[in-house]
Amino acid sequence: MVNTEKPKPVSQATLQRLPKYYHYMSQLLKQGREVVSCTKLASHFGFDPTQIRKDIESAGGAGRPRIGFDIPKTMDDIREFLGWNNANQAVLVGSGNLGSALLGYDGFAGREIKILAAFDNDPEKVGRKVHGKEIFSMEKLPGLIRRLHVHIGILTVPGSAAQTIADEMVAAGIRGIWNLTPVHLHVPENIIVSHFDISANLAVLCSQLAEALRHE
Amino acid sequence: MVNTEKPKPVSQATLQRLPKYYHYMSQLLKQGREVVSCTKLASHFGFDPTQIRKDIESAGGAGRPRIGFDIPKTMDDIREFLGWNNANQAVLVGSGNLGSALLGYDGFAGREIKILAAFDNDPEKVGRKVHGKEIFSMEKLPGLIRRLHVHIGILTVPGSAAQTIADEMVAAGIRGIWNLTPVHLHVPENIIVSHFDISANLAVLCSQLAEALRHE
DNA sequence: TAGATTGTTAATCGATTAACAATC
DNA sequence: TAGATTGTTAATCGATTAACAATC
Repeated sequence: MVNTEKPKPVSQATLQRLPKYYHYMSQLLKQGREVVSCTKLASHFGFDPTQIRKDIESAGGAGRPRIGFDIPKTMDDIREFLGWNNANQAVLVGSGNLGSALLGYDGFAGREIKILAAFDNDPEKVGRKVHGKEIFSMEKLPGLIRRLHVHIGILTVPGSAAQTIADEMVAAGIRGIWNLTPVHLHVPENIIVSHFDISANLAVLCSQLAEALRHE
Repeated sequence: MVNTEKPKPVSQATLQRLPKYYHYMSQLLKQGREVVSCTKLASHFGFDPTQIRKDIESAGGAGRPRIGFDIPKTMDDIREFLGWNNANQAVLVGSGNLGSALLGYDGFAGREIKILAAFDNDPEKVGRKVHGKEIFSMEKLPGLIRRLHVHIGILTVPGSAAQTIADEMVAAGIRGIWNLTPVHLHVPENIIVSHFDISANLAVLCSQLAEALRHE
């Protein structure tokens, strides 16, 4: 019988918390712990225990009353739920400072993406290797995306080029864009964009800080 | 008479949207536009017009019925509200890939922070310059923070060192930490932490993408 | 068994959206 | 003036938190 359960939608907030649990559990595992309770997770993160239970439940995890959550089991559930098992292949466009940093980044908590190749329109950079990955010219982008069925495009070009390159990615078959530019992208409905917005993040820090400093 | 108005709290969501409006307005300004309506902003971002009006209002901005919002005026209001006028001075610890990229990053929408110096505990790196900024040894961190009254610390060290370095920053007088590691930091109550969490951001992209691919 | 912890339903809270009056 | 757009109050929606029963 086919599974006809409606996949209850999971909020973005939950999706963003799950990798945190995963990372902390991997630390606990290294310390030799096999099991963890929501109480402990909650006090570590300053979250509500019920929230954590619901988050893990929506990722398909389950605990045992009186015992807690089995760490390796729950990590597997999160990996599976977040799609980290079928490592998402990605291409990166724009091998400037930020792009190069990502090519060498090893902090991905669960190896959630694999960057296959990088592209740049600067002839100076084309052909060079950055952190072991070759930089190709932009003309090769559509072919490679199609040939290897790459689904994710990482956008680390200057803001002025962002929309144009995003359009090229979409035309070549990219289905999800990780946008690290300050530009808001316009894409067709069926394309997913996640905006990793440096200014947005700093705005929270700076204004909360200003608020705190004002009160002393 | 002293201003006794309670500063109504502004949600994180609003704080994160304001820089987006700012950036888009700066683009419109370059195109020669002086005024913009919420309707236009809303259709650009796919947000609700009322939400944008409320956001701008909480930043101290105001529009004129029938006309819209004056772009330079509103940009000033946002700059002022987010504390971008008194450029926040910052130090960066950890001059690996990500740290080096930030030292050379010029995409800060409103020059919201100014990185004064970078630190690293690798003797190989100390003394070298990255994007025009000298790398100092960790021993110099507390002195420099105190002498220059730096309030913001940027954390780009490996996860295993994150908590230790954060503690050192706090001890030296840092009041806000921009955390780019995958680790959840424990800090005293009066310290602000903003976690720029790569895995959290990717989790949203990957799982929405997986969901979309499943339905075809 | 007793009690810690999960699982689940209900209540609260806050953010978003809708409705409409004010105004240039 | 008429009508587009702001400003503001009320309604809705969804996420978080609280309460409590189930269970190992």
